[in-house]
Amino acid sequence: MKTLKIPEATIIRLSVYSRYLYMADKRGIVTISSGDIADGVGVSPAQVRKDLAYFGEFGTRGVGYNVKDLHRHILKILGLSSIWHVALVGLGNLGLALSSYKGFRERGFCICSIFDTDPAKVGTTVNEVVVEHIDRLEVVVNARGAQIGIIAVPAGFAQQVADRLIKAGVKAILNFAPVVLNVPPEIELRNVDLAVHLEVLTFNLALQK
Amino acid sequence: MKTLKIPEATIIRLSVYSRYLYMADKRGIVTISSGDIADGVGVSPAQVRKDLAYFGEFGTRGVGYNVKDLHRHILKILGLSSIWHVALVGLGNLGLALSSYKGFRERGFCICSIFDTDPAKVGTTVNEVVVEHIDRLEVVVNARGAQIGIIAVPAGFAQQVADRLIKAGVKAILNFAPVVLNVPPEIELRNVDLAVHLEVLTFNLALQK
DNA sequence: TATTCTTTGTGATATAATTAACTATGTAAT
DNA sequence: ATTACATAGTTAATTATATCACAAAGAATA
Repeated sequence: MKTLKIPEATIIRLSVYSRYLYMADKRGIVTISSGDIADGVGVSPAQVRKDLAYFGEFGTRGVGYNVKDLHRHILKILGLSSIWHVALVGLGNLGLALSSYKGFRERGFCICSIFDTDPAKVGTTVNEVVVEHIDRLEVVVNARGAQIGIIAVPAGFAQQVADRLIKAGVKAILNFAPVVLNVPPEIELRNVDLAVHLEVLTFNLALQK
Repeated sequence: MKTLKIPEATIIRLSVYSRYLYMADKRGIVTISSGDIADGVGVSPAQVRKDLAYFGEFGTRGVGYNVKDLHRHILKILGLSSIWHVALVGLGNLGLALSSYKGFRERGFCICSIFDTDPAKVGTTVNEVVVEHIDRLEVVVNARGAQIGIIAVPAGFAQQVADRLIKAGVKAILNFAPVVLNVPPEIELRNVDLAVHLEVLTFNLALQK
């Protein structure tokens, strides 16, 4: 696969395109143009073509793209042609929401390990997954070969959870705790800070006044 | 306030800086340099200074920034010097998680209206807020003057909820449904797609192989 | 007071990303 | 066959963003 630097914005858009293609396919659409996709997801047609051009030629000039084909290609690009095992740490309200989020399963993510410290939660079953005590994190994650960890614990515990996930062999972390984590460069890390999103909105609202 | 185009990345970073400053303040730190902030949040010192330069001069050369001062200034910039009223639509697992998310309250966001269609939920109290039926959305949102709406309903209902929120006078929307919403240009819209974040991770993991 | 040190603020530069324009290639109609 | 048309792929131009390097300004010291 080509490895010249791909903008992250491109990856995010590919993910959006793929969802749009999935819907188009379900509606029975066979062929689609860059303009159709662009309209559907709110970007320019040139942007769609440019994004795809990083990875190859998937269309036919004068015609467009085959929906199923392109969809399959994008899933492949995004690394979604196989199932990813995800370990979720922290079963608070957010953890619970994430564990039952259908969007993950639909896209090939299996949250197959869940950890918490609360004795009332450990041993219970959430979406067919038995909640483990966090003490067993290394053992379980390692044994199951989870590649991705989701951190949904309070900010104060996030770093130590990250350390333990990495020790257990996780290669990527999605962090929901509002704190900057320190991880080795080879570990993929993304932070989702829900308050930040609201603050971008309020900044723009404040500007308008 | 200056209105020359501010990069969104700058706003996001300001939000992160502000949290770091808040912590620094709590630890009793009085003065802080751009380098300190940079180390703390993982960007370059020049970036920190450039971000701040969009909005004025907040530091003292040779010294640094007063933590409390800078923090206050950033909150002001982000529009966080007053409380924002937020209406949450959809009380599934995600909605429930959002409604009880402490990070929002800490930053001055008050989720003071919650809507759902489920009769079992309507009338119950969640974090001291009585859940209303979605039929009353326009009336309640309008009466309470909520400025921000959070959409946490299934993708298929997101557009109609957005339309109704806008009709009720909401000026900004945070959308968690994995779908592209159509809103007038004057409405601020941000989409949070949880699966997209995981897919950026898997893309990078897939590259490494 | 002069000197040195530190760190901000900023103009210049470099890099990255997006948009626009163009070319190549296929389809369909005459 | 030829022509007109549509649309992908690509190169060039533009715009946006980040980095660098240094002058300006204050603090500390001699």
